[in-house]
Amino acid sequence: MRDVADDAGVSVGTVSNVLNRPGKVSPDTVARVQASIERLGFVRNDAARQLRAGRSRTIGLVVLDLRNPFFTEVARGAEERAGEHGLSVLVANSDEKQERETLLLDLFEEQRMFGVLVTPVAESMARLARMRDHGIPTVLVDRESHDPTFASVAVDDHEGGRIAAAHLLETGRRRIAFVGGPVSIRQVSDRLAGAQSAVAAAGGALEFLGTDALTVDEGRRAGRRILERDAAVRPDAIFAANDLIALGVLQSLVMTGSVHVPDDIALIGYDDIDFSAAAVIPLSSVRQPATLIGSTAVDLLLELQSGGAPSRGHIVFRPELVVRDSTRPVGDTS
Amino acid sequence: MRDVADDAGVSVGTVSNVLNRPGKVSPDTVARVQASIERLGFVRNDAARQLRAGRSRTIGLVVLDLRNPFFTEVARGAEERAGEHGLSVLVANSDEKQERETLLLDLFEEQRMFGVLVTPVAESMARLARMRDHGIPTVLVDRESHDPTFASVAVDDHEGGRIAAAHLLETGRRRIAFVGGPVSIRQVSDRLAGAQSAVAAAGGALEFLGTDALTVDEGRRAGRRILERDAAVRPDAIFAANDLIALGVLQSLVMTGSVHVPDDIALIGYDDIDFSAAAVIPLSSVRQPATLIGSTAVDLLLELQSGGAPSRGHIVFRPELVVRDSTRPVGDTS
DNA sequence: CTGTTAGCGCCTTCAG
DNA sequence: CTGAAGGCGCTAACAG
Repeated sequence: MRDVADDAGVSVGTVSNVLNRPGKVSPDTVARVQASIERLGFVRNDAARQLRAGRSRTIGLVVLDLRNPFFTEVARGAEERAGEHGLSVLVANSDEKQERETLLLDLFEEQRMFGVLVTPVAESMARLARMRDHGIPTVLVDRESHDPTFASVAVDDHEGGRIAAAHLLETGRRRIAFVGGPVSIRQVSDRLAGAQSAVAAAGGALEFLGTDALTVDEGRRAGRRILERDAAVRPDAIFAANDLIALGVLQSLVMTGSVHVPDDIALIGYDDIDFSAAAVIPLSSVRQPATLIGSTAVDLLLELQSGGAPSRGHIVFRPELVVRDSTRPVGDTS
Repeated sequence: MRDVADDAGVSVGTVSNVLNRPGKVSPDTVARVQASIERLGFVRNDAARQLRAGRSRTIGLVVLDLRNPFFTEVARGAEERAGEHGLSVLVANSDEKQERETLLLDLFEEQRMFGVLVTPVAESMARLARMRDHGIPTVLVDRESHDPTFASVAVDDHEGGRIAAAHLLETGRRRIAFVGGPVSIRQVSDRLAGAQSAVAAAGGALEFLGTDALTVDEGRRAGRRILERDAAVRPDAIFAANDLIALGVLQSLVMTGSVHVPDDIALIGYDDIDFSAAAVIPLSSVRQPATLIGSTAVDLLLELQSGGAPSRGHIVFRPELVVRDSTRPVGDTS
């Protein structure tokens, strides 16, 4: 900045003004300074800037899995809304690991981010409370906060699980299995609980098939495990914790050719990602308004930032059932 | 930090030492200081830290489209390798827009990132050169650098386009269309050129159907445009610039029921994302080693960082043809 | 082993 | 409208 000032024949204060309040400097001084900036290739040092300002213009977003299109849609929604306010969004991936999440939250806190959006792995409330108490606005994403002091935007996963299972029951399935995990992830346990409540209400029972992560690959593995069983003891319907799992299961089942979806086994996923409609057997799913979740989370952040408590601290969207071929009623060949 | 020092009854220098070189401080002082840090909930201010150090421990990654699983795989590869070296990766989305890319590069440069990995939208070489000249190691990702002074890790897109088109020709197709765009994206123009060279060598011609972006949605739109044509003047094979486009086209074609893939129209994509194998008609594609690209890019960054020129500045991987049902030869019902 | 201190680069008064 | 100066929080020297 000193160099620019010298080059333009002005003082550093003036350069700073040109950068931050061009209106307060005479037009031709502005021009001269900008020419120098250009010529010297000067780039403001954000670290120093932040050090002074105390806060950055960047929002940090921590997601469970960057490979899950649901989260990239959330990111998109956040990016768009943030962009409207001159803020940038940087996305980081906790990979469903508490340890990585802590690392990233530390990073964001050390960087004194403008705000942080997190889909927490599990019980990180204490960690998050500290962040918030240090003055970094924090919004929980895709996670209902039971702590009233936390802002959150979520979808009712219990309800989503319930409608998925209810749908399978309505189409005549009785031996329903839930595939997904780990249950330490709230989304998983809520969807499972919702499904259980629906199945229990119908007097049935739900089988639980755990996975180590919510990935296509884990889904394939789970599918293979089901195929190893005797046909008589296989489920006649599967509710997968998300579409990635569902698509993996579907790949396994279809690849053998011996199992027909939906006649032998019906399948429903969760999230309704773009790819589900294009699957071998178009996949039924439970849709969540992903982009809206992202943009709403940024809205909450801005409210937290610029005032005290947001007007509506806990936003909960309703999930929506999307029926496709993978859950066609048995015998229905339409 | 002052507060922590006072609380622990030591000086700020000692606190700094505890944080950065615990070995140089007596064990019980360390313990005392850490207790104070804990109690006061102290979090180091990274802005100040960087200001002093001149550089951060974070790698910035700018991708063209976060919704494209290819890029999230690249991100994963980068994250993993970076993690091994105590570095974090923050991902940002240029959305194929020059303007957003510039904004993000400015952000990363202002933040004096440890290094930056970019898949440039188009001709941003000047912008990137400045970044590099300012001492921020920069690696081009998924983009061959013709400028020898730039490190890059890429896949030979021309070759990929060639083998895709050659494959379609081998299976007996003659009226081949390329769907994708904008051509200002190097990946697109290279794949197109490669395909053209193969088609030309066979004495044919390639039809070009442009799209505004490489998304599932644009693919659907392109598919609809093809359906509007008289069946006689439709292509008998489509090479899509990437799998997202391909899956979109596939959805359009299949939804009507009037067109059969691959008999009426064969279809091949690019990237071989996880979802392609699970498509209605399992999709043929050209595979790129996405994770490897990401980790290799970080390797190059580390070499640039810690020495002058990397041993192998321009790494080019070879793409690989993956054949599935969507390009089965006409009449082959196996 | 611990304490003191000089900046890192920028922004914002404040007096000219 | 300009110029000088203080300080944001931290680290690395250096002195004790």
